[in-house]
Formats: sequence, C-alpha cells, structure tokens
Amino acid sequence: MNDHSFMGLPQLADKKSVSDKHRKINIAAISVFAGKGFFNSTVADVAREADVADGTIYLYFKNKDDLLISIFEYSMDLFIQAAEDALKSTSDPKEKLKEFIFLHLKMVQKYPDLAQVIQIELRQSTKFMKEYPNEKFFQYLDIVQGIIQEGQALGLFKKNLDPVILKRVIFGAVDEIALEWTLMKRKRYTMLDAADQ
Amino acid sequence: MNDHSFMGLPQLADKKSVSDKHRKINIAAISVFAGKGFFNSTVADVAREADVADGTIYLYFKNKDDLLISIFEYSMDLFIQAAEDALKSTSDPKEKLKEFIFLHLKMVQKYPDLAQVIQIELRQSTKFMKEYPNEKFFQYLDIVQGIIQEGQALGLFKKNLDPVILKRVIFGAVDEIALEWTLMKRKRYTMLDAADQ
Amino acid sequence: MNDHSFMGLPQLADKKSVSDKHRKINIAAISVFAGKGFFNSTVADVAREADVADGTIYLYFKNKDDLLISIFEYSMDLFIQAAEDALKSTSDPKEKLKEFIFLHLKMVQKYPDLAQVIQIELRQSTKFMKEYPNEKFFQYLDIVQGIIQEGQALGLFKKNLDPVILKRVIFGAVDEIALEWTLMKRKRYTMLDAADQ
Amino acid sequence: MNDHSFMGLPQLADKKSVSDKHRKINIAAISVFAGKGFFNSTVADVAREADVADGTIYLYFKNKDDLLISIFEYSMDLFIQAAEDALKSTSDPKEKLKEFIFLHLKMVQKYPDLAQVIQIELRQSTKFMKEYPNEKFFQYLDIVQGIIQEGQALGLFKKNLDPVILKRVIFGAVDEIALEWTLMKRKRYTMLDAADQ
DNA sequence: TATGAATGAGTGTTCATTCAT
DNA sequence: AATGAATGAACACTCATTCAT
Repeated sequence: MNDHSFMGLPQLADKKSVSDKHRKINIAAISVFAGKGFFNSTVADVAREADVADGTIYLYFKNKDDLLISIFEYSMDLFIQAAEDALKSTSDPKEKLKEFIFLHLKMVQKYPDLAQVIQIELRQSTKFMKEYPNEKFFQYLDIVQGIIQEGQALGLFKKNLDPVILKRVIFGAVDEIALEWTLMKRKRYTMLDAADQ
Repeated sequence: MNDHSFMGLPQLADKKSVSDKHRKINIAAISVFAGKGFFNSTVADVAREADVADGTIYLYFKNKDDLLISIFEYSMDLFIQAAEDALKSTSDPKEKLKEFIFLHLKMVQKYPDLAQVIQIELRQSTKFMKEYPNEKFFQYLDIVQGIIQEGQALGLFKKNLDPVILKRVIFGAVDEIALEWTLMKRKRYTMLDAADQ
Repeated sequence: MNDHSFMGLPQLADKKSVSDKHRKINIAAISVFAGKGFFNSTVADVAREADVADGTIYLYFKNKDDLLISIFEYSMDLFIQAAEDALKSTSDPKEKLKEFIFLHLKMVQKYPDLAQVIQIELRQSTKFMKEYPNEKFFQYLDIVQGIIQEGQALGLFKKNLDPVILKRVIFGAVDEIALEWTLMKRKRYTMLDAADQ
Repeated sequence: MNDHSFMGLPQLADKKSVSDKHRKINIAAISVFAGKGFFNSTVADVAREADVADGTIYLYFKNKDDLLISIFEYSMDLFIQAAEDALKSTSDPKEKLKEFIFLHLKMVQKYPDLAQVIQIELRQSTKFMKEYPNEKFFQYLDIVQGIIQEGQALGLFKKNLDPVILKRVIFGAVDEIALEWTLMKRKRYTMLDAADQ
C-alpha cells in the first residue's frame, strides 16, 4: 500500500494531479457523511470540516452528489490499485481469491469511515446506483471475475458456476461481513474471530 | 403466516385496531421509500401513492420519521409473530435455528420492498438506529438468543460462544444475504442456490 | 346587572334566543383566547374547551374571526345594558360620567378574561377594527357622548370641547387603565388605589 | 436624538456594526407588522418589503419571532439612549419626569409604526412577554425608578409610594396615552391638548 | 483561485373548514 | 343538530448553488 498517506487516507499514485484542496474536501466529506449520513449533512458542513468556503467546493465538484460519487471512485481506485499490487505476488487462483478477500476486509478495517460511506450512504442513494454508470465498480468486480475464470480454466473451480454471478456473490458476501463490522463499529471482533465463527 | 393479506402485506392478528387508512399509508410509504429512498421521497409522494391528502398522513403519524419507524415496527411485529408461529412445531434447537434463518429469508423474498426499506433506508438513518429505543428489534434478536441458549444447554452448540454476540453475528449474516438479494433485485437466485454456494 | 350568570358570565336578557351551545362556545373562546391569544389558539382548542366537536362550532359561527367578533358584540351588549341600567338612577351628568367610568372598570375587574380578549386580541387584529362595521362599539361610545352633550347643555362641561373627540378620549383613558389592570393581572391595586395615585 | 436617520428611523450610535441589510429588514418588518399585524404578515411579506430573498432574512434573524423581538430591542435601545441624552440637561426630578414623559410621547408620535408594533403586536404575543427575559424593557423602567427615588430623596415626591410599583403605573399611563394615539392614528390631538384634557 | 452573502425553489407541517354519516 | 375524519391551501424554514468581489 501507499505510504504517503494524509490524515490516514492514502494518496493514490496515479492521481497526483488531484490538488490538495480536492483531497482535503474529499476527506472532509468522508468524515462528515460517515458521521451524520449523506442526506443529513450539508455542503456547508463539509466546507467547515474541510476549512474552506462553501463556494470553494463547487470549484472542485459539480454538486453535492458529485462529492459522493467522487468518494466512491476514490475508494475504488484505492481498492483496485491495492488489489492489483497484492495479487502480483501469487499465481494460484485459490490463493489469489483468499488474498483478495483478505485485502478487502483489511481495507474496510483500516478506513472505517470510508467503508461506511461506500456501504451505507451510497447504497442508500438508489439514484446513484441506478443512474450513474459505475465503471470503477465493474472494474473492481472484474478482478474477481478474472480470478475465477483463471481458476476454472485450471480446473480448480467448478465450471458450472457462472463467473458473472459468482463474482457478485463473493463480493456480496465479503462486503456484507464488512458492513457488519461497519455497523457494529466495534473492533472487538478481529478478522480471525469472524473467520472462525 | 397470516392469510388475510392486503395488497401483498399481511394484516397482523394483534393489530386489528389499526385502521385501514393507517395501513394504506404504511403500505404506500413502503413502496415509495423503496422506490426512491426515504430522503428522496416527500410526504406528498406518500400521500399521493396512498391516495389521501397530505394532511391525512399526520392524523396517523407524528411526522415523516415516524412513518419510517412505523414501517420498521410493523415489519418486526410481522417477523416476530411469524417466527414464533414457525418455531412452535420444532423442538430441536438446531432445527429451530435453521427454520428461523429460512423464515427470515422467506420473508425478505416475499416482501422485497419492505425488506429494502428496513435494510437500507432505516440503516442509513443512523439517527434512528441511535436515538430510537429499538425494543422491537431486540425482541426479535432475543428469539435467536433463546434458541442458542437452549442449544448450549443441550450441549448442541459450543459453550464458549457468547450468545449475546452470536445472536448479532447470526442476524448480521442472515440479514446481509437478504440485503444482497434486495440489492440485486433479481429473483434469479433461489434460496437453495444461495445456501449451496 | 343580570343575575342569571352562567360560569361567571351573565346571560343577556335581550338575547334569550341564543342557544346554550352558542354561549358555551363563546365562553370557551373567551377563556382560550385570553389564555393563549387569538392567533395562537386553534378552533380545535375552543371546541375541546367547549366540549363539542370541531364542526359544531361552524353551526353557530361563520368562521374563526366571527368567533372573536361575536365575543366583542356579546361584551358590548353586556356593557351597554349595564350602563343604561345604571344611568337611570342619576340625572346629574357629572355623576353619570363618574358612574359610567366606575361601571366600566367594575366590568373589567369582574370579567378579566373577557376584558383581555376585547382589549388585546381584538385590538391586535387590525383587520377587525378596520373592516368590521363596529356598530356596537359606537353605540357604547354614544352613551358617553350623550352624557357630555347633556352636561354641556347644562353648562356643566366646557363647550369648546368637541364631544365627538372627548368621548374617545374618555373611553381611551378609562380603557387604558383597565388594560393596565389586565396586563398586570394583579388585583393588588384596587380601584381606589388607582384613583388616588 | 441621532441625526443619521435612514428612512425615518435613526441609526443607533452604539450599533454601527449592525449591517445595512439587517436594518433594512428590520425597518421592513416594522412597516409590514404595523400594517397587517404580526400574525397576518408572512416572512415573505417582510422579504418583499425589504427587497431581499426570503432566505436572506434567516441570515440575520433566527426566526420570525426573533424579528419581532429584534424590533423591540431596537426600539428600547432607541428610547433608552434618547432618554439618557435628554435627562442630562436637567437635574430637577420633577422636570426630569416631565421630560421623560414628554420624550416618550414624542417618540411615539415620531415613529408611529414602530410604536404600534411595540404596543400592539408585541403585547398581543403573550408568549414573548412571558418567556422572553425582557432586560431592555427593565432597563427602560429603571430610568423612571431612578428619577422617582431621586425625587423622594429630595422630598419632592411622597415617600409612601413604592417606586417599584409607581414606575409601572407611570409607564402604564404614559404608554396607554401613546397607545390611544397609535390606535387613533390621527395626529389631530397635539400633545398639549392631551396634557390639558 | 477563493470567498461567503445572497438566492429561491422545495418541503414538512399546521389548521381552518367541509361534509358524509 | 352533531360529529370528527379528511382535506389542501398556506407558510416557516432549509440549503444547494451562484456570483460579485
């Protein structure tokens, strides 16, 4: 993972161009939305948290919705990059899948606010999930699909399972456990505990 | 389950007193909130869907929030009643647990709009989950806890698992699968498929 | 004064036809309006106080405004009748004027709620004072004017004072002292005290 | 009195900081409330009169009630400042009292809209008079009390009169005459006439 | 770039009034 | 006559968005 982290959130290597203020606002939005929910947060709340003027936000984001989408894309980039990095080291599809799942959970645990926004706020906003062409998310899912197809080709995974469906099932399962954590907001359960149970 | 269903939603035996208009509005709210999300829906939307005047809603509900809470309580009553009915027939805790999970999923499948509102809209509204003393939900969880304790007493479940935590974990797991369905909004996966995978 | 009083308010001899329910509502309105102010009171408040259904009020009064006007006319009738009764016994204009003032103050002291509604609520409602052809009030003022003219004819009052103006001045002065009492809502000052000071 | 008057209303020396828009809205509110009464006026009415958007009002005032209270405080500041200025020139308590009364009436005559709002609209709103800790008004009354005590110390006023009560009586009397004028809305009576009668 | 005062469309809620029973 | 459930117009207030500085 990247180590030029800022306020706990990493700066993506391929997004150097994103100005500091853009990131500052993004980070503020994550924290505010996680704290009060997207709909209960005002743009002014985010501005205050980011320590900029209200109007400044509109220099970097089209509108309030765009702020949420931007968070989502930011996270997805983060996840995809981390996944790609991590999967380079292994070639066994089974190991890859395990690693992928492990990674997803680690990310959620590391950035709980971010996870909450992605999982709850975004999901709530059916509008987004429907209207917004969710490229980044599909890109993410494609990583899983790739692993599965690889595995099926090698005869490691059953062939009768549709990888298109399976990728969503796996994502769903993993994400839901993550959601569980997010909602519990207790670090009481370690990943291992959860795995055991 | 109750068979005096109205517009697909059962009328609870112990809630006969709830007037028709109250239920009409409740049902309209479920449909509207499921369709556009709680925050994107207006009270006027619900009124239109219920075919009543805006003001009429306030004869039956304290405010917009109360409408959401009411839906939650309605569902919980529905779930609890169904669960209690179903569990009478078996005495084996393991069977009971299975039956309980099965039931939960069946309900979600049967009333997808209701499920979505409960799972997404309500969850999003952190305010509710925090401020609102969630008796009905705890009552529901207690059913699970009861089963677990029964099982532990009979030596069927490991004793080192804290039932208080376990009940949440089980609820979480089951609910998340349900959520998966809700979000997918595809009945393509039957319960058995899911169970298998 | 009339002694067939009901709940502290006299029943006017020349208004026998006014049904009991009409009076019940009127009395309730006086109490409610005095307590919370005309604009802060709802028709439902009055109905509750009168122990009738909301709709019933509209069988006896055209609308909420009419309720206020009705109170005013009721009071004016009361005052006029009382004044006419009292003034019969004296013939000296000076005595009459004194008696009249004394009477006005006595009424206010006896029916403080009524006085408050007349003085504050009605007055506030500029709309009424302007749009409503205030016959009853003029009738009341005419009594004063009559006394003054009588007095001037007898050379008891200065002739250069316009009775039309003077009647208002006197009314104003007396009424303001009354208002003072009403606002103070303390019976601490007796009339004599006030007169002295 | 201040001579930097704006639209007929003076700008208080010690309130320079109050922005122009604040005053513009205040003045508009006085005019609108005087014209139609507080309860019959809408915030939009005030906004229109002040030539600002509805929302702008909420940048300067907490809510509609605050608008009324603000008018009151503004007036009281105005009165207090004027009174203190005027009383510097005389030392004789009797003269002071006369001057004070004269001033009060002059103010009312000069700003009839303001007077009406203070006297009628505010008074009607029992809520304010009761809930709102009326410091400014007490400050005003204290000026009277100070004069009375001074006079009693010098043996000019009877000692058996309680200054605490007396200040209210005097205020009441003066204010009521003022109210009379306000309601009459006729400048026909000069102060001297009134004083004579 | 950055600001934040100003905007005004949008919405939850109230309540006077009606009318079927 | 009496009811009270239902209505829907009206209004206070919020907040995403703009734009002059």
